[in-house]
Amino acid sequence: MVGIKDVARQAGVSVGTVSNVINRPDLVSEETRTRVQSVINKLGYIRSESARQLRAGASRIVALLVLDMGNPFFVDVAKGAERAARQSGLGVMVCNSAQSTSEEVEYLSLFAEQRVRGVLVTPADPTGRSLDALRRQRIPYVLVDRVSADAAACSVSVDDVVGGRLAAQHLIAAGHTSLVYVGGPRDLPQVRDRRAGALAALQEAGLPPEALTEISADRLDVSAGRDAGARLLGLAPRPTAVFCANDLLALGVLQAVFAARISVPEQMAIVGYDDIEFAAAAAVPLTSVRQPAVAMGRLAAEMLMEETSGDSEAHEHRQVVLQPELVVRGSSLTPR
Amino acid sequence: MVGIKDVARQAGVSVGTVSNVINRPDLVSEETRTRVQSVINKLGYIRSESARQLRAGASRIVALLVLDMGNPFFVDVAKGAERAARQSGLGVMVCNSAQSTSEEVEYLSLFAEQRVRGVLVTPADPTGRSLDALRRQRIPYVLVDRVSADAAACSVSVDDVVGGRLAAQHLIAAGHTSLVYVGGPRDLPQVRDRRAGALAALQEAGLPPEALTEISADRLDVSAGRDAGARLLGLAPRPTAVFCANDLLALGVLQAVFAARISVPEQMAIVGYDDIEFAAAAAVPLTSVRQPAVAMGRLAAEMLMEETSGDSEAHEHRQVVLQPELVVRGSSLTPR
DNA sequence: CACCCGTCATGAATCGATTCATGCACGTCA
DNA sequence: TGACGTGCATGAATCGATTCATGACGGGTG
Repeated sequence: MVGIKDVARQAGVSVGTVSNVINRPDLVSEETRTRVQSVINKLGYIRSESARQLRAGASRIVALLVLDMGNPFFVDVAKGAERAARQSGLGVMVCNSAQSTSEEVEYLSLFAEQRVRGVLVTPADPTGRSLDALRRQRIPYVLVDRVSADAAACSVSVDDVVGGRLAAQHLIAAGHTSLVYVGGPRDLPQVRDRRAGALAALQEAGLPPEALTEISADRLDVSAGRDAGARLLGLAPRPTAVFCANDLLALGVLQAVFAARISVPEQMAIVGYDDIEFAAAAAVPLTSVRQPAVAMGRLAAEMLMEETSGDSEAHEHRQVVLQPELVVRGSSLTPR
Repeated sequence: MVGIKDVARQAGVSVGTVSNVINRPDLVSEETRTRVQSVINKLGYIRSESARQLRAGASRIVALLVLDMGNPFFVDVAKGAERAARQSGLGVMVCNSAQSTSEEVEYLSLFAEQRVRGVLVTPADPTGRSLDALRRQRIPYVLVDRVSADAAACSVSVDDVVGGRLAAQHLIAAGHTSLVYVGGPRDLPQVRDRRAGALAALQEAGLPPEALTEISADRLDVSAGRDAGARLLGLAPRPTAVFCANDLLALGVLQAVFAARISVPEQMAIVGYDDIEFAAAAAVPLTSVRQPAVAMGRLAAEMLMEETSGDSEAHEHRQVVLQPELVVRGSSLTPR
C-alpha cells in the first residue's frame, strides 16, 4: 500500500511537504505542489484515515443510532443527518439498535472505540444509563426524537403531546366521542406522550378519560399493527375512531380492518403518526401526524457539529422542539 | 483521554502486558490479568480503534453501499449483512448512493480512506468504472443484487429473469393475453432482466412480443409509481395486467388506479417485485416476487469475510445466484 | 552444581500522517 | 556590507496500540 513516504520519495521532497500539499496547499510553491500532486495521482495514493485520526484524536465520522431502520421515519432522519454531515466533510455511520438495550450498549462502545466525532441517538434504554458511557468518554451526543431529561445534552425532538392532541382533536371534530389508542411499548416516551396528547384533547372537549381505550402493541411495526387490529375488531361496541402511535401500526390496523370488510373511513376512521411515504400510498390514504423527520436529522447533525467545533467548555446544550402537523387524508374524512 | 500507558503505569506493568491482557489473556498470569483488568475498569479505558487499525493495516468495518435506503428491500439486505458481520466482530457502515454515480464515487473513496475491511455494493454506475478505485486499492468487494460481468469479484444476486418470468406466467395463467411492464431507469440490470423474463414468458405462451407494453419510470419509488399509474390509465384499451419492476412502483400504481375507481384485481391485476413488508400491508395486498433479501445480505457479508480471512491469492471469486419466489395475494387473484 | 526449559514480563520498533521548530536561500533596506 | 525578513522545505517527534526479540526467574533433570 502506497503511503506518504512513497509519494515523498518519488517527488523528491520530504513527507512534511507532501502533507502540506494535501492539507495546506497555500504554504507550498506552485511548482512543488503540481509535481507532488501528479505523483499522488500517478501512484494512486490515498491517505490513511486511521493515521490522521490517531494524530488528531478524533475521527471524521458521526454515528447515528436509531430504533428501527425498518421504519421509513428513521430513514428520513438518517437522510437529513447524512446530508448535513456530508456538507461538513463528515461521514455518517448509521446503525440500528432495534429497540434493544443490549444492542445499543454494544454499538455505543463500538462508537467509543472508533472515537467517533459524535453520536446522534434515539435511545432504546429507558433509563438513559447506556449514555453514561459516552459521557465518560466525553463523546458529545445529541438526542434525536427525545428530550434530554436532565439537559445533559442537546436534543431535537417533536412535540408528541401536541401531535397526539392534533390527531384526537381531528377525530373529535369529525363527531367521534370515543376513540381507541393503539400504542406500543410503555417505556417509549413517544408512545406515552402521544397518548397524553390524545387524553388532553378529550378532556378539552369535555369528554371523560374513559372515552380513550388503549390497545398496546409490543412492537411498533406492521405485523404488530395487524395483531392490534384483530384485537380492535373484538371490542364491543366496535370503535369508530382509532389513533395509532405510528404509521406502521396504522397500516397493520388498516389491513386487518379491511380484511374484515369494514369500510374506512365510513365505519372506522384511522389516524397514524409520522406521515411516512407509505401512508399516502396506502389504498385508503392514511391521515397522519407529520413529523419533520429530515429536518430533525439535519438539525441534530448541525447541533452536534456546532458542539464539536467550538470549544467544548463554552457550549450550552440546547433543546430544540419542533412542531408536528396534521395531514388529513381519506382514512379519516368526516362521513357525510 | 486515558490510554494504554496510563493503564500500564497504574497497574505497575508494561504496555506490552496490558496489550496482552486485552488480546491474548492466556499469555498473562492470573494475578496480573485481574489486576490489569480492574485498572482498566477503574479508569474506563477504551482502546483506540485508530491506533489498532494503523498497526493492523485494515479496519474492522465493512461498508455497505446501497441504491436506496428508502426501499425496504435494501433495509432487509442491510439487516442480513449487519447480523453476519456483527457475529464476526465487524461493524457495518451503511451508506446510500441514491443511484447517483457521483455519490457512489465519493463514498467509495471515503471507504478507501477508512481502509475498510471490504465493501458490499450494489453499483449505481452502469459502467462499473467506479469500482476500479477499490480494485486499485486492493479492497475486496462483493457485488450485491448484481452479477459481476467479468468475474472480477464475488457476487450474490437473485435471478431476475426467472423472477420476471414467474410474474408474467402468473398473469398469463390468469387469462391475461397482454400486459404492461412498469420499468425504471434502463441502465439498471434489475430493470432489464425482469423485463426480459416477462418477455420470455409471453413467448413461451405463444404470445407476440407486442403483448408487452412498457412504461418507464425515471426512479424506482412510490411517487414515480403514481406518475406511471397515471400514464397507464391513459392507455387505450385499458390494460388488465401490470407488472412493476419493484413494489414501490407497484404501490404507486395501485394508488393511482384506486384513485380512478378501478377495482383491483377485477378490472386490473397488479404484480410487484421484492415483496417488501408494505406489499402485504397494502389495502389490496400486493402479489409480488419475493427476493431473499436478508439472506442476500448475510451471504454477501459471509463471502466477503471468507475472502478477507483466507490468503487473498488463493481466493476464487464466486457468483451466487439465488432464486426468487412468487407470492400470490389479492392484487392478482384470478377474477371469477 | 550446571544446564535447560517453560512461564511471564519487558520495552523498543513499528504503522502513516501531522506538526512545528529549524534552517536555507534570496531579496531588501539601512 | 551586514542585518533582517520572507517564502519554502525539512525531518524529527508525536499520536496509541501491537508485536517480538530479549531476558528474568523458578523448577526440574542429569
